Amino acid sequence: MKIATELFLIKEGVFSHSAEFLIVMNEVNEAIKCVSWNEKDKFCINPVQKGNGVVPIKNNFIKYLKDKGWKTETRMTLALGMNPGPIDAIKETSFGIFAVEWETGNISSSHRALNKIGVGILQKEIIGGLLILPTKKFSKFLTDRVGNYEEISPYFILYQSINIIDGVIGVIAVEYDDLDKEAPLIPKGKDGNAKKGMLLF
Amino acid sequence: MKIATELFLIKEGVFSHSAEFLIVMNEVNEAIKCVSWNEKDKFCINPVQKGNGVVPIKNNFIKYLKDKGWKTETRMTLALGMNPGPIDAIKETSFGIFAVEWETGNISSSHRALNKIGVGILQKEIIGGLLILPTKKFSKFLTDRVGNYEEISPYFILYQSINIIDGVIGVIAVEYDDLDKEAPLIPKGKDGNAKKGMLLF
DNA sequence: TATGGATCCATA
DNA sequence: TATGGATCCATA
Repeated sequence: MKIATELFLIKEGVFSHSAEFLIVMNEVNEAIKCVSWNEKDKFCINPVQKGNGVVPIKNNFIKYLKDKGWKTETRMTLALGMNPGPIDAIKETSFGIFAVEWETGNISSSHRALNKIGVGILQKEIIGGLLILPTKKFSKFLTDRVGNYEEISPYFILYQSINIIDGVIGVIAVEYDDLDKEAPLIPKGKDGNAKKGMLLF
Repeated sequence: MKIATELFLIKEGVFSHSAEFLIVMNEVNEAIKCVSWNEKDKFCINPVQKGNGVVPIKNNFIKYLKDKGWKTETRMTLALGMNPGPIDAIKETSFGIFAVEWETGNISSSHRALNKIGVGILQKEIIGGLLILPTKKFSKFLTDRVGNYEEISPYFILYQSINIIDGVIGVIAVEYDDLDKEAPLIPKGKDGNAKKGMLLF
């Protein structure tokens, strides 16, 4: 898979200028590159509107980071009063924990994911975090209403207005490498209103 | 329906000290009081876990505010790059527009609702906003995973950390007045429970 | 019980 | 096409 955009909403303090930060970003970049579908090293999607599910997409990404020593699916609490919830991948740096969320849920979940990273930094539970989500162009071929970069971007100003002097919040938009009408559709689960769709048969 | 908690995350500037602000809050309080189910002036819910739908709940609330001169379901843009989306109710004050969202969607939607109010104030599109949502105790009897006050509250610090010197962000937790095992379940979706039964075949 | 997610809906 | 839902799922 390829990276369409990479933007830092906040990039302040010693960690953001460290070699460790560069390594973190490099590992994330490589992990994204190895996300594939229907071909060995490329993500080729069948361009059916709302036709592809999202569950298996991030598998290779997670596996790559795990091999690099990241902890995956760790349950942690990023704010007082919050019960622990799973985070896709975290890396322990000497400046603190860095968290990465590959978001394939509803667009509103992307708001929660960014909020969580913001709160985690404010509370000093993490030193930074990244949200990875599809471009709008990519998301059109996925489950309806999954998060996409263009739709969340008008809210970036909110995070840029938070008083954080030591931390990193980044957003990465990812996209398929190629279209392929012969590629199998990514299977869908039966969550949410999926059953209603099944009524058509 | 009754108010369980009322909290202001931000309450700064001239509007927050004005008589108009008091009127706005008073109208919202009265509007909440007239939300009922199964009795004329009380909200009596059948205490079945995840048993009640949410769609009709806010009807009386919206109607009350409409009668008081508020505009309802107005589509507005609260940030650059955002397409207009409907807002439950807005009141035009001499300090700017005040927006109210009665949130009955997924908890992650509550994050978006607060984010939207925050961005709207930062961009000077509105002077303030309120998020109204059920207490956890109430939400247990509603559709699974609807927003609830307790679950969003750990994120409040995020909004309190934004640099806003003129604006209001408030959150109100609402709750049923009484339990009533004879009360009809609030229908889900358009066809209520009938559709759910049909799915079994 | 609690959290994060995945899926399709209603409507302008 | 775009936005804000409404609903049920998977798993610790």
